[in-house]
Amino acid sequence: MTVENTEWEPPLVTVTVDLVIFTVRDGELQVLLIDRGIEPYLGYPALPGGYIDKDETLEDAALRELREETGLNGRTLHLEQLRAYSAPHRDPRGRVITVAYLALGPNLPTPIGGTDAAAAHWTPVSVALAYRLAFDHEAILRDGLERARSQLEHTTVAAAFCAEPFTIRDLRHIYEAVWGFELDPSNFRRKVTGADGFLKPTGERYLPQVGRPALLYRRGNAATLSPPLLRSGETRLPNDKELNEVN
Amino acid sequence: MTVENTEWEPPLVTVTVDLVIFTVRDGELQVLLIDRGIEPYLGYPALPGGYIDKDETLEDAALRELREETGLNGRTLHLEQLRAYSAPHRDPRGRVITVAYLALGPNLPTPIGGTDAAAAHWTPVSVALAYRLAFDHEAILRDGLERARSQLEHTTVAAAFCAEPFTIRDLRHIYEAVWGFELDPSNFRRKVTGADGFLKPTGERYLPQVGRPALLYRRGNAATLSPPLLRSGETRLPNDKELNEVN
DNA sequence: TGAATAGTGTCTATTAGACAATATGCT
DNA sequence: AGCATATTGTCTAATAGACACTATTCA
Repeated sequence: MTVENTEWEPPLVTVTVDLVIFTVRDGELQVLLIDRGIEPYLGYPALPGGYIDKDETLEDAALRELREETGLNGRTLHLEQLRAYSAPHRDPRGRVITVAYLALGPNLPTPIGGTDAAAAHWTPVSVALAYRLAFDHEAILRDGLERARSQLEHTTVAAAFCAEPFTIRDLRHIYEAVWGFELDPSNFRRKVTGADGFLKPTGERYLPQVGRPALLYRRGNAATLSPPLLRSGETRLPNDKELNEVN
Repeated sequence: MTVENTEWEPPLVTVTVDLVIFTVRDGELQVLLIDRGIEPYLGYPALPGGYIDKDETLEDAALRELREETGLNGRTLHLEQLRAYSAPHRDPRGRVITVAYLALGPNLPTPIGGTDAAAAHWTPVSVALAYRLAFDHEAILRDGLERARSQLEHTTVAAAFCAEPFTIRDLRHIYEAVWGFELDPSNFRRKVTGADGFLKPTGERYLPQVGRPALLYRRGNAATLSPPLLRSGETRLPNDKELNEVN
């Protein structure tokens, strides 16, 4: 700490949390956006978020905002910190640092509008990235997307997108939606059933309209995926990493 | 945003950056610690850090602290954001959120003491983790260590630990120090020379006191490592520490 | 020449990907 | 039966790890 002068006081800043909330609907990765009801960026689509309260952790703030914006409690969701964004003029009202969180959940209900959000709605990520988003939310969304894609390789979070119980086909559709390309069903099955603690078989089966019934699974206890499920071999999407604190 | 009342003002908080600065010295991963010169935690070892200024990004604050604590500019270092820590009472003086950064560099000089740091010194990570550190710095250090270990698998940051030019043996010693076990020299060579953009051969050679000269390399342009260099796979040779534990 | 370290080659068990074959429900 | 999908099996090329072998310097 660089305090020399006893009269010197460290600068005070406002801190917010912003949420990148993903779900898979209609075979597509979708993100929750709100239309801003106040200035600045009035009417622009934006990530949901809000100010941190006096005595809560950032994670508690994220859970609170999640509840306020979607009506869900975070226990059914995967929530992880993404990173902090701190460009001095990222908010025209003044110095606001935001910490972004990534939330992943299964088939979430149509969200309720937030208190100052004119509307909240699921939007395919491909569409959202074509919008002009408020603040630096496009960069946050891109970072969240890359994090989610990467997490699917090394952790079991893909199962967080699935309502239990689920079939291996359901799980594969998650990977395909997030990664943006198709996977071989039989090789996919071999890998996920071989990964220790990823899937817990229920005895039950899902009977589709047509075709052989599929075994149903629940989420296993493992958080990390070994061996990892790499997206390397297939269609490699252009990598937009290596953006340092860009602004 | 949950503003209901126009008179309501969002809470203001103090924001700091803390640095996990790693280097490899004497074949060991070491971290830069200071002895705190002021309360709270007077005399405790701690990670270097300080308050963010009014109009700088968190990254700029990290670079500034780095310069103040070590006398180095960040251009020779790898610097990346780790995460934010926000437990309400992590600092007894009041509400302070910190954003931790991970800095990796080659063979850094003995650091100069910071302005309010009584002393700054390189400490083997194994020793630092046995200390009682100030604030929540032990958790931050652990997170930084795990991040560094993971980054070595998927990125080319290991080369940031090496002063240029360097030999493949130098690079291997980095991996061994960070991961804590030894690697097979010939397989290691095959992987790193095969990874695209990791190493740029200079024509030059390093002539040791004894033994065949080694080719010298510089850092390549690639940031990510494909294929990754996984620490899980290899049947590792036990290092000295592990051998001692056995006997 | 021999010691020491750098760098190359090779053998084998494992694995990933492609895709064929079989199983199980439905109408 | 015939269709659709699930699940299992098989073939092959590529790879990782173990380790033998060769190369190059200095004393």
